[in-house]
Amino acid sequence: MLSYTEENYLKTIYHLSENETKEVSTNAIAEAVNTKPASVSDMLKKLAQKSLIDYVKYQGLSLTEEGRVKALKIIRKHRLWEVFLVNKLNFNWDEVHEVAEELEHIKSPLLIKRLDDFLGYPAFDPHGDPIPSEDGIINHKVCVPLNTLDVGAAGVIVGLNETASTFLKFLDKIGVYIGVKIKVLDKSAFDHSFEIEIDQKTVLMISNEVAKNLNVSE
Amino acid sequence: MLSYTEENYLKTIYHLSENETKEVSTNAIAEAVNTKPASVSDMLKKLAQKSLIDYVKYQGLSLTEEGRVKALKIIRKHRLWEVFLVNKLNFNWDEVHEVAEELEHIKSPLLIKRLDDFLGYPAFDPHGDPIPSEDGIINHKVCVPLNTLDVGAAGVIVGLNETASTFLKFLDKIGVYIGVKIKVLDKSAFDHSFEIEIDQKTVLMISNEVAKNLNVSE
DNA sequence: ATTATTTTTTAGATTAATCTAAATATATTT
DNA sequence: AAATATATTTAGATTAATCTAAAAAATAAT
Repeated sequence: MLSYTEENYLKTIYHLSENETKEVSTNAIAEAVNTKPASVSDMLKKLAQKSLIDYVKYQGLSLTEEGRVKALKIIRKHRLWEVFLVNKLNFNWDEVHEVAEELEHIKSPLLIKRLDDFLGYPAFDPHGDPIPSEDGIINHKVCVPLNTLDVGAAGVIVGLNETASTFLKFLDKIGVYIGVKIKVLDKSAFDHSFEIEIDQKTVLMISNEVAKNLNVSE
Repeated sequence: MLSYTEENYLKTIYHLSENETKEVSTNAIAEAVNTKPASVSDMLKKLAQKSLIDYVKYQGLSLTEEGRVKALKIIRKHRLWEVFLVNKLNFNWDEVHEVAEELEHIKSPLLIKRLDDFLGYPAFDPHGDPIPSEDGIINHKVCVPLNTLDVGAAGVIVGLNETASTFLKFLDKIGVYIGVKIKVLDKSAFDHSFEIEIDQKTVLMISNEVAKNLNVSE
């Protein structure tokens, strides 16, 4: 049985090893769980002792298979709750994260089973992130960041590399959502911004920073 | 902001002052929150200091208005979640308590507002207990324990004085649920057991112990 | 009204998670 | 390769919630 805190560390380590190309560092974990590196060192010892991570001090760490499965169970819960909040309780996609951070720690396998049934076995959360299966299988969508597309290329927005509330609200404003069709009309050589067409209607400019955070498929 | 533990103490104190006629005792709280009296003494000091209870050592305690409102907010959340679990996720009424004990601590007013909307503003939980309003108003149903009825009296089951899983499963088995019509056909002078008619169909015997735990209205 | 019993509280430890400050490794410069 | 900078870990405290054992107060019994 894992504590609330241990669960948060595991989840964080999973996300850091997913997203970053570099090693998972003590400092990065500290920043992510909003604590000090010294506290992280202590926790790493504990997680290693519970064989949830492989850890040699000063040499970095990685999740064991057991740790990975535990992490994915938490992420599964988090994402299922996000779907519930958006699809059933009419939350906006920028309002769900903090609440799901709490709900993900509720310890009832039956609850999650029933919630999954109730939601109709969703494969993706409201931000387009894949929902791991009960036994820890996760299907990453094949996609590329919008800023790697050439002029003339078209596709569908399938995911985001950033879920800050400000970013999500901005996307609401410009009419970008998961599943919308987009097409690259032009690229500026000056600031690398993009002119895109959204939903076969709107045409507008987005910065490279925005383009980088939109994942496109097809 | 209250801790998980403080919330549990408050809720427990509320329930003990509701149900019991006697004063709320340190020992009773200890038993209910599954800890030792020494720990309760410590916590009482803390709650008093936060002006959630009135407390004079060795002389007993009671909730302040602020404490009562806080307690009722937790109970509101608990009962709304129970309705959700039974009405939406198909839990049986004997399966919801433990999960709701965790869910009641999720700290999001928006979540509870939306959940309440989604459930259609229920007034009672699956066991017939009233759901306090947002501002801490609670409507106790006027009702009497079945064992106080006379032969020939009839009514509707509106609540329970016991929610142990074994009791709830027993009620399932004999076809008793909240809202069912019952009528007292006979009382045994020997063991004070009751012969009752359920739902204008079934006739069966129930012990006084069972009768005592069924609340009837009308 | 004393004595005995029960209840409640204090004193002093313990555990999980955290912190600051200091020490130790590792990585980067020059 | 030595010097500097950065990252990580240890040492020693702190806080919330708990515990056991002992002390104090209240209640019950003789």
